Amino acid sequence: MKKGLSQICYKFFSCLSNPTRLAAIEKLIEKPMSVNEIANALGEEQSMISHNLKTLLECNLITSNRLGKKRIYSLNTETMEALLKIVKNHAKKYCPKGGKCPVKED
Amino acid sequence: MKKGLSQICYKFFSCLSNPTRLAAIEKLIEKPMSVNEIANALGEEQSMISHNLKTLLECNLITSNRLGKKRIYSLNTETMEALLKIVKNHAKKYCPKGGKCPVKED
DNA sequence: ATTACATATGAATAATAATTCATATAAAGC
DNA sequence: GCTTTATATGAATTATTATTCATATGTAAT
Repeated sequence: MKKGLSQICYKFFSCLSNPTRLAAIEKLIEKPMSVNEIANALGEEQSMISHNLKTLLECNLITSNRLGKKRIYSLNTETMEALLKIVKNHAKKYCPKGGKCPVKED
Repeated sequence: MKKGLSQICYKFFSCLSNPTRLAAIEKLIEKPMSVNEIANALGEEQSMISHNLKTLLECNLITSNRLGKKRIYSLNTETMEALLKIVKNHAKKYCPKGGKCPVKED
């Protein structure tokens, strides 16, 4: 593993580079939810969602607190909203059609 | 692949979740460089850097232009500076020691 | 048109990460 | 303490991504 930037950013971005975790984040934008709520909403297995939420927790991109038998997960909105704003802006600029982003050759 | 947020963000974050690419970006923060300059600076193989720069190009996180026999790569500073600012801020808040980020349990 | 230098590409291998499944732990009510 | 519900965990399998190596392409100078 390299030093500097890599060290700081690698885990952070790795955490976000997974469709299941991004889908979970998308759900958590709506409201805090339990594991099963997310799993049902996404049509995925409970244990898979649990594994992935753990990854997000370790990056501090979500937080959790227990509520009876359930555990409620909440989005770290401070970081995530700022982040999504940038990504959406980047996408709007470079991938206007949503699908493939053309690369301009010069 | 899931829709929505995932669709937009997945490639973007995947592109950034690789130590070699992050190290290359770190070099490009200093100044625009050719493939060999980056490869030498990082002590990596030319073809590996070339492959990774291609990935960054496809995400529009860098641009390139030819200069004689060389091809000079430049950072998309607009997106990257904003992005790094957020990540650094997040790291400062949650991983003050730089190493492992503690997860607070509640 | 041949050579040297710079970069790119494809395909194989190696490395890493994700998902699944079986099972363990935790909380709450009876 | 037993049962039910909710979540977590570990290990095996599967899938994805990176790297390497050999080679091809592109540019410029002689």
